[in-house]
Amino acid sequence: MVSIQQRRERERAERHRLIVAAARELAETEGWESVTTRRLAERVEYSQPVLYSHFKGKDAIVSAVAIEGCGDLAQMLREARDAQPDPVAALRAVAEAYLEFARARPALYDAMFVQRTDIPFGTPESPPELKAAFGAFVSVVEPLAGDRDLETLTEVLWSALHGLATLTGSSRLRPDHHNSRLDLLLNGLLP
Amino acid sequence: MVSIQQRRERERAERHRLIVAAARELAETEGWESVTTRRLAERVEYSQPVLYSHFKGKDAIVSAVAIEGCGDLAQMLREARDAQPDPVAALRAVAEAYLEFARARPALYDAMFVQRTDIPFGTPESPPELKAAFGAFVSVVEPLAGDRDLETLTEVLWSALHGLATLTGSSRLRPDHHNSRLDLLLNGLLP
DNA sequence: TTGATTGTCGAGCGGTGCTAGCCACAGATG
DNA sequence: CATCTGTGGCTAGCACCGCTCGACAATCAA
Repeated sequence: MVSIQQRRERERAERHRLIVAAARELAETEGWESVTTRRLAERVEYSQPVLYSHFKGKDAIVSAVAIEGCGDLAQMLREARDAQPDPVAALRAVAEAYLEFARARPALYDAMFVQRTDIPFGTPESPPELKAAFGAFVSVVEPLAGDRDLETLTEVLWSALHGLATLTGSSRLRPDHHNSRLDLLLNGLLP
Repeated sequence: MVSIQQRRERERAERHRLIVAAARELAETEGWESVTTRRLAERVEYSQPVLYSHFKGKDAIVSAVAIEGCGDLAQMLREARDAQPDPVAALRAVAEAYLEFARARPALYDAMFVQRTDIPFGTPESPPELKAAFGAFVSVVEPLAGDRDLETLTEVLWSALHGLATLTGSSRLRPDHHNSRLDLLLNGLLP
């Protein structure tokens, strides 16, 4: 019976999504330290070993959440960019959107860009969500790159924003002066 | 007997240092995931509860290592700075020294600037080692700040370097192009 | 109907950070 | 010198972690 097989695969894929969604929700509401395989299994109303029939381990679940988060980030960056016709304003809008994403969803951000991961970054094998997020940065840097290498300059912008995001999020920068820092950074990266 | 009290305090302080040194060495050679209270107790040849008579918990031990690391970093930055009379060359030397520190001692760097911590950053109550490290950055940024706010500009430089360091260390940037990224960043931050 | 396969689960392994409570020994007191 | 006392270290154990083994139930093929 092929249709039964199909139904099973459908149910399995649905459960897969359910696990990722539960992990993400738990992480976003209570932090990754509260995401244990036991609590996750309880949330999806299956036993622990079921998780391991879908994912190689807890890290793989975190990676799945991270990739999903990259898709969200890419969309937010694109929207910020498209709302600003002027290239300089678009750069600033995208930078602000990035920092706002990190501030509003710290757990998601952590899984994407802080925690140790085996997701391949910066290669052709990178997941499309990741390329989309980086591509949003590239597209907003491109009109302002001048004769500087586009991809490298984008990496610099991203790195600087990442530094601001993580150090701000961990209370290692003075809480005020947030906008001043962004001003100085963006002024420096303009041609 | 006062001298006996003194001897005890001396021995206690010595053991305190021993614990921090053991934690640091274990972290630097095998990573923080290998630093467990059991292994640490074994290294210093005491039982686990002794650790808790010196530190409130494992996090406090990590913090002690982090503060020690800040002292090391401050010294390296000062040496890099003082070897370059030209301000621009000094900035570059300090930036390179910082990135090299992060590359060569990833576990130490992690405890200092990545892991969650309750060390107060950017306030008058910050540990002197921390102020010294930040001060080294300030002193090298100062001749180049122009009319920009010195402390804010230093925070931007530090954040950008931190972003480069962590994203490079977690293989999220293309391994080549390291120097190009630093070139672009520093050119942008010059007046 | 029977045998094989698939999928799920309880239970448990070796680890974690941390702590309660016992016990030996040093110092004070008679 | 003998006894009491308090400090400080240790053994043992708690509750939890990620992960997996082996039994069991349900489904499918013959």
